[in-house]
Amino acid sequence: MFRDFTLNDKEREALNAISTKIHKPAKRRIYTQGEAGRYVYRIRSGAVRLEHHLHDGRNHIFAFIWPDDMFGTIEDGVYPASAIALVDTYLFQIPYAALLNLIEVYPRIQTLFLQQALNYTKAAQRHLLLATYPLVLKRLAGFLLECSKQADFYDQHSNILTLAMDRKDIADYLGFAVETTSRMLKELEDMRLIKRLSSQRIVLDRRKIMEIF
Amino acid sequence: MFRDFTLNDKEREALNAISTKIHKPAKRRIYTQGEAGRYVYRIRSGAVRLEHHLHDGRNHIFAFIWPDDMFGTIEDGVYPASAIALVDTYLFQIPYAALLNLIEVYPRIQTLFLQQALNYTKAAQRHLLLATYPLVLKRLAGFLLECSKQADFYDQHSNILTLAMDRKDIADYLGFAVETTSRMLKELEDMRLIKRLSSQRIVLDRRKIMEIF
DNA sequence: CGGCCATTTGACGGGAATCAACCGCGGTGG
DNA sequence: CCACCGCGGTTGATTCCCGTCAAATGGCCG
Repeated sequence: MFRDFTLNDKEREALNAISTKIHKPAKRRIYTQGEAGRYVYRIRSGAVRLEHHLHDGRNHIFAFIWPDDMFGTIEDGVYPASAIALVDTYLFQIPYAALLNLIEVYPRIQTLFLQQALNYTKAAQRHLLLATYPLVLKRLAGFLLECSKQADFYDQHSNILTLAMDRKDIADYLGFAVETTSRMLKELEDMRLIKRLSSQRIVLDRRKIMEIF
Repeated sequence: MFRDFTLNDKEREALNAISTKIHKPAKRRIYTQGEAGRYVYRIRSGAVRLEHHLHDGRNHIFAFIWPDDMFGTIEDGVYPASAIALVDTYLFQIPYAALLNLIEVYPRIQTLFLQQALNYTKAAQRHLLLATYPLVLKRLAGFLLECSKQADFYDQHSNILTLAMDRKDIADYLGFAVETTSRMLKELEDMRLIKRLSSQRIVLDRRKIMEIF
């Protein structure tokens, strides 16, 4: 439900009026877990990772955020996770206070957030599915397929996927060790399902990958 | 945000007017994955599991649903998961069609769903955290702590936890084999962190469990 | 060229899956 | 009343996947 919802011109304009366009270079922190949360963000271009630092030293990546997606949920007034730009990223920064006022005037804007929340929930379920797949090879295969859905990072014609994240990020997202990322990429390459052009640029054979997934 | 939201009397009444009280005995299916989704549910008492059947034969449990929680999200008109009562369960059944009409009249009811979506996402994140914990023992320890938050199933005084789900359900939720559930329960008992009264009734030493978690 | 960092590769050990068998309990029917 | 069965839970033996530790390689920038 609420799948086909879009804002009208007036609503969009009002939302733009309270938004600021900001820019973050690659690897730059946007906010930190535990910090007071004053803004919600929407990606114009680039990519972001949401990570949560655990007491046992592990770093848990909850989600990768892509263009048009929003992030910046707060819990008890603070951000429960850190947000870090993966690549050169352009954002809309929207102050919560102004947003809540705006929703009073244009209640339909809230639907936008409901939509985002539902999308995010779906993404969380797919993530859970991936991260608990018994074989690590299949986790990675599924991950590559997920990434190839992002038009900005996958070229349909050449089948070249540009990874916005490094090996450690992938490992933290899928729940295994950095070394395993390398090993499994090698195995996929040995199986002729992918071809590594460089560490970040990979040619995919989506059909073959789907077969083993 | 939206944490402190509650319906007023009029809204609650209107919602009740379109709801039907229904009952499902233990192990009874409420709906099946792939089925056309016409209702959303809210648990009055009991417990429900949401599971997704995978093509490789595994059964993936996305969530356990407790009293006051809602479930029944649809994707493309159908339920993406099956819902099954774990124990004798009483529910509110709310038709989607009537609900969408009601939101037109009382837009604030939508906030209830936004709230639910955000809660669900939080739960999904905790689930992910649990299910990817490197040591199986800690996964189970964390799971028992989660369960002990449900007042209907955990007695604060006697510290007795009543498990609504069986060993297989726990295994499917935490991402390991049935046998592992048994083995780890035994290990927790050997460590004097729990005591099994029967297969479903367990005395917890929450303090000690938190220490190892 | 040299240093740093990300990535890759190798060797080894451990933890959990798998494949079995066994146990305990409730239900059923002779 | 008890033997039999079925099902959920437990335990044991073996295998293997992946984490860990260690070292080598490669790319990038000063």
